[in-house]
Amino acid sequence: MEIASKYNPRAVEEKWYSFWLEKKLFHSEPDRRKPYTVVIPPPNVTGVLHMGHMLNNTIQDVLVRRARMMGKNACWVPGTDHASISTEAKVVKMLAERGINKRDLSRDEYMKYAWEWKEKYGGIILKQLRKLGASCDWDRTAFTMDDIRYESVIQVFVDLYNKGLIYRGARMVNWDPQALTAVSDEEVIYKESHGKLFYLRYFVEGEDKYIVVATTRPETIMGDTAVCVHPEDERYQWLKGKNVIVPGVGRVVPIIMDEYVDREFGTGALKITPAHDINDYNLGMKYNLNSIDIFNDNGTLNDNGGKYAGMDRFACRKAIMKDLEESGLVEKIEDYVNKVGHSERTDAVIEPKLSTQWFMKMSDIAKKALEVVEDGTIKFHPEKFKNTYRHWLENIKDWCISRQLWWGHRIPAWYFDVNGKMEIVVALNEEEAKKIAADKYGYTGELRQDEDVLDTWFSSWLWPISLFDGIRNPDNEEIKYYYPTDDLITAPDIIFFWVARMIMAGEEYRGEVPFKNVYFTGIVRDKLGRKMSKSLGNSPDPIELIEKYGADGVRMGMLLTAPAGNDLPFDESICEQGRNFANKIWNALRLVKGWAVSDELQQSPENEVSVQWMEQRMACVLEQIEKDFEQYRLSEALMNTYKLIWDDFCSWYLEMVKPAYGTPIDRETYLSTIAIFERLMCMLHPFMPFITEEIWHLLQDTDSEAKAELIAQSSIMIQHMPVSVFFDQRMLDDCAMAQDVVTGIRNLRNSRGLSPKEALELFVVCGDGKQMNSRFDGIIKKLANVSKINYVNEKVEGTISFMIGTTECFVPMSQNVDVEAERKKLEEELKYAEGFLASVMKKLGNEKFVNGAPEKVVAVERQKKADAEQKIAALKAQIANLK
RNA sequence: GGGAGUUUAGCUCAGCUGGUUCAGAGCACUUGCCUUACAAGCAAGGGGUCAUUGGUUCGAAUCCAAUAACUCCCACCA
Repeated sequence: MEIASKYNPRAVEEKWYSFWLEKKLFHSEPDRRKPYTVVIPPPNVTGVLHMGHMLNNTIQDVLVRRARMMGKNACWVPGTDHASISTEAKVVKMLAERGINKRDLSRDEYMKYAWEWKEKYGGIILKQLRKLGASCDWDRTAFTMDDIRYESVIQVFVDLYNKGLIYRGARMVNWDPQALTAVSDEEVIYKESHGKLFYLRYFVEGEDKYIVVATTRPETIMGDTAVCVHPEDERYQWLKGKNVIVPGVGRVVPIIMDEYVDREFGTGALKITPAHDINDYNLGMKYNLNSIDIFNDNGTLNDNGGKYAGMDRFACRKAIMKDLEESGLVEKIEDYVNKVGHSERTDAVIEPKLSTQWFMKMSDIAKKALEVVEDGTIKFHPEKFKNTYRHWLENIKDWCISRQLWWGHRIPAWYFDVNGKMEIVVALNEEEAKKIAADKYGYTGELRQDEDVLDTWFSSWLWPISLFDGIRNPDNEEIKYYYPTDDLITAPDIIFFWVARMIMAGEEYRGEVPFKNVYFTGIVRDKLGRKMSKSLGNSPDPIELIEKYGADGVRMGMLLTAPAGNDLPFDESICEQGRNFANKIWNALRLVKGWAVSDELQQSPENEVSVQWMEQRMACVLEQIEKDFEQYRLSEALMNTYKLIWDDFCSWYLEMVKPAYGTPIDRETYLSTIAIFERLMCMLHPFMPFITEEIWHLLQDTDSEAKAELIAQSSIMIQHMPVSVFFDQRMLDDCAMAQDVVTGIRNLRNSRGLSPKEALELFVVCGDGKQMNSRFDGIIKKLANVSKINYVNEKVEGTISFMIGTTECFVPMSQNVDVEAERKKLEEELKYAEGFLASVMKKLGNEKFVNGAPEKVVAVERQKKADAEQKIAALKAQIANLK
């Protein structure tokens, strides 16, 4: 069979992904095996794959594929999030393209369009994940607004309301004037912005004196209802009990005194606008001040804005300042840098706004959620995120869960008036609401359902439960089997939004944590360390990367640079390493498959020992890899696998057993090699699923048709992951010694320009009990092209030498030796050895060390001394010999 | 303002409870090779006062303190 010299990922990847799907190898049903469950962090239904997803899902796939091969019933559930605000934006855009204005639509009509959009464009990202090789159980694909999830959300809302954990109230909320909805505290991003600090004059009522107040938001003076100073501020004692006139507005407002004011800031006087600032709101409550709302929902001024009514808030700021300056009411204007809240979803400047919203009480539920992380029931990787988590939960505020949108789970609350008073009924549906209204209030008329929907996170916090229908049917077989899930892989920026709340929901609805481990990935940055973003254009298109380097190559590139919790500076060139590795493996296959196999040939002792060594080596590295996985050190695990395959298997093992050109290999060695290769592919499969599947198939013995058919129907995915076994460290050490000899000879050839084709003779001085294990002689001969190895007691004349530890090796040279260069080299080595000895002697000469240090450490030092002395003697002799 | 973290080779990072895994890995780099699996390769090699300064100790990359630089999170003084 002719195999191309370059690995071509594209065809291979398509072929195997459809094969896996066709064979339903990703599908999971409860059975007797132990489950291993992962739920995908549901990407926005509007989303397209970006590098963050690539990283996150690659990690999940590695863990899932490994668990599957370890004999667990692995179930990775995919799905998407309805993402209310961003979907709303997409739908509005689609409508605009068709010349439709959202405002002209009824809620039902709008929802029809929204679903249409979702069916047509939503979830592209899930298709893209297939290109990456994600082994999700697609039969379980869910959506946060599909029937099961929708009903679960409503049920939870009703339940929490009945438990008194959800309430409705007027609060200061973060208002997004672009999306026209409230957003939670967590959805506000504070960004540094360069603005101005305006110093305005507030004249005292009936006097010609004024007080200067500094503000960054002069447009809100329309809503001023007081000016506040510190009660102990000497400068303002004279103002006690007086009123001042709001500049430009003419309203008379009181001076109040409160310790809240920072005397150092600005002039130490603060204007109070209770409707538009959270702190002012609190002061307003305390001093019973009027609250004048001057803004419309979209951020323009309302009728309270007087002549500025209808103007946008930022235009208004300019206009007011112009007017005030003309009236001589401006003291000065300074440049000022402060942090301004922006909406995470729309980037609009957030407006604090008083409005009636639904909230969820957090304090009790937060305590439980903190406990399970503190006591290690849930482990965070890396652990440092425990701190962040703790801090948030200890300072948690109630969660604003209502959003003024249509796309989402509509709040199941109905309103009606009884005797002129508005009553609220919360129920699973309108029918039940009517029943309650009738039973409880004797009301039988029409009900009005709340117009708002729930925060998107109010559905995703149930995800690990609702995916298995554990809210509606808490005792069903699936939830009992798959819950709690095992590992959650997510980015640290949603630790509050999502991770913390899922833990709360788990406690509340299952009395059990939703997952055992949380692996926080880093943030993918560009090589300059900047966050990847559309506006910078510094984010590579993952699909293009896959086409260029193969999915396996990209996966490897991502993983190599991604220790848990560290940001990864992503550079496309790292994918090259992955691609090159795939090619390397491919060529190893070409070599092995190119061998003629002989049944007559007996296995040589060299081949026998090579096979033994490789097996020991694998066992040793496997142990390391298992540790890496236990600690979620995936990049280490991959690196160890990489080195095992490239260095140990390709560079050493294959060279050891490779038959001379044109000659066959004995069957025993061949079969062992295939078996080793196969196991290596199993070890690598979680990282590079496609090429390993391809090679696994090509490696199989398919001499009979029946067997070939069997193999064709099978997959590496369902093979057993090799596990570590006891290994012989002595053998590994012995071989390492032989490898050092080979390297020594190669080095010698290299530095003296000797052709590798010219065979050399090797003398090894043994004695003093130190021996080289001659089991590896054959290998040395083969790999270093040595014709004969002589074990001698004496130094050999007319040779050049090198040392492996304390063992001296000599190679006779047919050509003239550059004595001067040789001497220089040896003398340098001698100098180093003497320096080394001196430092050891110093230690040993220190009585405190000899008495204080553990015996073992002192013994080691003594050994060092003996070795160094031996080496120095040998070097001196060699120098003397050079004449 | 509060908190957390980072600083080790040109780059990205390992380095656990102080001592032969102590100065490591991969990539990059240098030199020589188109050697019949692979130039997306082979062989060999050169790179580091472990951020700085003190302290503890027989002994510090490792423990402690201070300093500096960077990163992130939280709070949001108008």
